[in-house]
Amino acid sequence: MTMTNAGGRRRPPTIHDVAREAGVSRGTVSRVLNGGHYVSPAAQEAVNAAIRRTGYVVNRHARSLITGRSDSIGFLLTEPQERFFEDPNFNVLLRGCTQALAGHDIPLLLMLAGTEDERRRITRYITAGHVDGVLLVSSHSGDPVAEQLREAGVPLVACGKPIGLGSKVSYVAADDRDGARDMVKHLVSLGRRRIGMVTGPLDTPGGVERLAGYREVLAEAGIEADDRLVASGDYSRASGEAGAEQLLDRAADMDAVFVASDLMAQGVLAALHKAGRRVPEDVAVGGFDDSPAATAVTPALTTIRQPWDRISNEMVRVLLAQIGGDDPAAVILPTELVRRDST
Amino acid sequence: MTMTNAGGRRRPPTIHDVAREAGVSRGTVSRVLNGGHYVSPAAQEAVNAAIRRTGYVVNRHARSLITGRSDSIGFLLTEPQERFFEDPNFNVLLRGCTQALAGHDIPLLLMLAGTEDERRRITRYITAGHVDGVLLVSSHSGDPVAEQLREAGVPLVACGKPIGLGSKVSYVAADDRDGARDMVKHLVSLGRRRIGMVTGPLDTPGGVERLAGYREVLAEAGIEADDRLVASGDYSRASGEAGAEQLLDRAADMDAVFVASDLMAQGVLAALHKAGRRVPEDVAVGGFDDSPAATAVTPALTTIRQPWDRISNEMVRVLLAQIGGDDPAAVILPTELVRRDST
DNA sequence: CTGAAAGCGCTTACAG
DNA sequence: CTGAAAGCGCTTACAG
Repeated sequence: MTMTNAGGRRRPPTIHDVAREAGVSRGTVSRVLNGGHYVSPAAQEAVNAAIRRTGYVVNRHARSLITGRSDSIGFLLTEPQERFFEDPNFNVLLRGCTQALAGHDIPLLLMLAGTEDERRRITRYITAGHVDGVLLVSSHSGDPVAEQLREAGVPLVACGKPIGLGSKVSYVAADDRDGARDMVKHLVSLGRRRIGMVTGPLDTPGGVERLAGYREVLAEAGIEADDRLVASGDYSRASGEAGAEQLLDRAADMDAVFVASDLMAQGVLAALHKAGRRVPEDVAVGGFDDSPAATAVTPALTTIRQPWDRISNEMVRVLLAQIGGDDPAAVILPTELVRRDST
Repeated sequence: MTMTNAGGRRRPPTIHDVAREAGVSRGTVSRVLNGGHYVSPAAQEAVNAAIRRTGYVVNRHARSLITGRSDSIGFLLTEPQERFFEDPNFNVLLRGCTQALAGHDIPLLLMLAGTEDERRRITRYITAGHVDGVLLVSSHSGDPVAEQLREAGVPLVACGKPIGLGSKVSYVAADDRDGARDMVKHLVSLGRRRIGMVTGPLDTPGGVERLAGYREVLAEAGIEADDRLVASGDYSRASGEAGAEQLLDRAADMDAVFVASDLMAQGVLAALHKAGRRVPEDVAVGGFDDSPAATAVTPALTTIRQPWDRISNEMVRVLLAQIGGDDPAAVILPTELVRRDST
């Protein structure tokens, strides 16, 4: 029963139409819509039937205007976007969050804030209440946006621990150090002793923790640390390639390398190939993420699986809880070694 | 001058606060907000100053409630999502659209509708007016969603020509046939004669047109058609690998292969490598897209560049025009051959 | 050019 | 359990 006005354009049915159709007041319809408390079964049923007949869908703008909630969530990506978009992990995360939210019938707004200007604009938009909460993905975790949003009282959960904000901001992260430990232990168990590493950016917890895990295991195995075996990257493929070239140059006898992301590992493989090194015979290569990139290369990458599905689900769960009034919380998820052909 | 109520929570300033601060009526503030027509320069200035002082940001819910517009756009992805998320092209498109829209200060809602159920739910949501228009990305272009949205009068622009809807639905697409022609001509010019092809899905215009271009050029070059040299894929990496294995099996003398997407070409390269064929010495490989996948492999892929930045910009432009009342329009953009190491 | 007023579609105390 | 009424923050004819 879609309404049609003079112009021929459809006018969607309102709560008023439903009330008339059901023979009750608009208040009663609204009560049914909002959980059915204090409504008689008879009224309940009449309203539901009327909703079905009219094809009524709530007008969220009207609802939001009065409740002060927007019933939508922002997915905010700050800093270098190219890097994230290049990274298959990003996709998995974005998809996971969208789906988890769809389960609650909550639309997700995608927000990109690559420049200072955009960041200002979007922070304003968010603090004006246009979303109820924010899922934050940012590379440099010293990011001021997190702090600004927190100050403004916007519910927020970050992917990965935001540096400097302690536990004031919720976050969900994989156990980076433990994952790194597993990989390096695996490399050691293969008999490798000259194990290099290409790290992630060292101003991020992921970068720092994975390096720490690497160092710990070497020390435990009684293998002497050698700084020439450590190069630092920024998670991009190109930086992986550059890092491997550096390592090869400084330590030609390297027999294994732990790379802090699968994407960088792609670059490492390319560099190794150019240098005529066989993988895994001459150099074993271990990645991190278990992203689609891991199986897109030859040989397929042994790697540390980050539980992205769980990460996105937990991010959504924690955010919704916080919107509901809970205090911030941190969630650390375990990783898993996935053995393939590169080790 | 953010308001604070008894509870200590911030109450954002409203148009009322701005009016009081500027010493004008709320109507005048609204007029300034909406283009400044019929407002004296003095009032204009007073209002702008008041907005600055109060940090006022319009409440979009209130505005949408009365205008009937949502001032937001949906980016709708139907059908197999994994495929899109796996495909780097998707990223470029999504990012391009988000940015083009941000330029107009219009938020983008990401909508995934992989199942029949979700499609129903989202169609409802959209037709209820929660977005002003839809950017549609769908693989099987016989997709009923496009037809449903069109019938409901929702402004819509598809990425790629939707089959069966003629020019009733706006779309933006690269010139698939011409791009394919350029690649095959290139292969022929290299002296290759046993040129295979791995096609895209043949129920999509891209799949059909690229195959048509391939056949045309072979005919023009006087090379006899050989069905054993054609395998069909679905744009996924895996289908590229399977396709190449098939071709190798049926036509061992194949000396070149045109692959309808870079991602499938990754698979082709892997299959060729396994079979011990050198690229490009034994088999030249040409891709399509010029996605990040093209340079992520060794050897780097010769390919046909799809102008994704322009495609996303045009999609947004056409959609906004249509929301403004324009009729649907189709935009076809030229492609370009990018020569790298695989040919 | 400007103000006063109506109204967009909802939710939520407030009485009953 | 239910209806009548107020009000969320804005825009837009309508008079002036």
